[in-house]
Amino acid sequence: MPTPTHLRDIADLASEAGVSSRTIRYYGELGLLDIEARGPGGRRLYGEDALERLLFITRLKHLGMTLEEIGNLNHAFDRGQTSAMLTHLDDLLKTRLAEVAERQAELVQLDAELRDYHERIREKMA
Amino acid sequence: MPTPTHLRDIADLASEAGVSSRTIRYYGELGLLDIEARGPGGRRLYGEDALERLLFITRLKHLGMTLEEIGNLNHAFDRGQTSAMLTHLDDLLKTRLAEVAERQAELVQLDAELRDYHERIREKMA
DNA sequence: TTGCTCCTCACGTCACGTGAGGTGGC
DNA sequence: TTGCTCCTCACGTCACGTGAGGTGGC
Repeated sequence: MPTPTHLRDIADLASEAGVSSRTIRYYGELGLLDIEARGPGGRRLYGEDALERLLFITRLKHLGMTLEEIGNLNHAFDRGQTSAMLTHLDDLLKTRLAEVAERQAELVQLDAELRDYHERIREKMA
Repeated sequence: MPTPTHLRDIADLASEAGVSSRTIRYYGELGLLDIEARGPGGRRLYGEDALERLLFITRLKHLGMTLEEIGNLNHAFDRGQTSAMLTHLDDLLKTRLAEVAERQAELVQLDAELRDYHERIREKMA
């Protein structure tokens, strides 16, 4: 007998992933996130793995990838080219790690500058 | 006598700030960056402080501010509300510092996960 | 004259946001 | 019947990118 897979609707998925339902539909349009079935009234129903997929997408977006690049990565994965995909991801990750470190250094410096301004202005006001 | 201010054209400004000339024109449209004068053929000429202004804008953008917010900040500054402006900026900075720290932690973890995947796959391949 | 750089429209792009008008189950 | 949530167009938005066609100085 067919397993009664737990299907969730778009609102559940959206709130669990922290994105809007519009975003989920958009990812569907781009072929990044497939539905399991349609419910009454044509409602989208998503399977168990949809949440994981969606979180993976948002994570990669966070890393600065475009949705097109994410689509390519998914295709590579689906075609079993996991090694190439992982190498690509790892490269990306190294670049971004360096960027984030640099960004943080900039922020720390800007923060120091601002505190300096603050103090100078407070002195003038006193 | 009027000081012969050093005027630079849009290309100079763009390359020094690391943005496109289109971006500079766009900031002009939004009232974020004013020109000193127009040269022959209607060419934009920028004053000494334009570069500093532009770098300030890109910095705030880097911090996640929209161009509209940056415009508001500039208005507050021009109206002499430096204290309110600095407070606002300082708040923003604290938020962003926390975000960047969190982001970096995520990246470090994702990096570890990926290295793990890599190793597991290499084992299967061997 | 030929390049080159600038100019002004003005449409394109990316990742959605946001109504407009309609359907289906409590 | 009234809300509520979903649906499909389809236009709007933000921060520019990118031609299209024209001007001005070496």
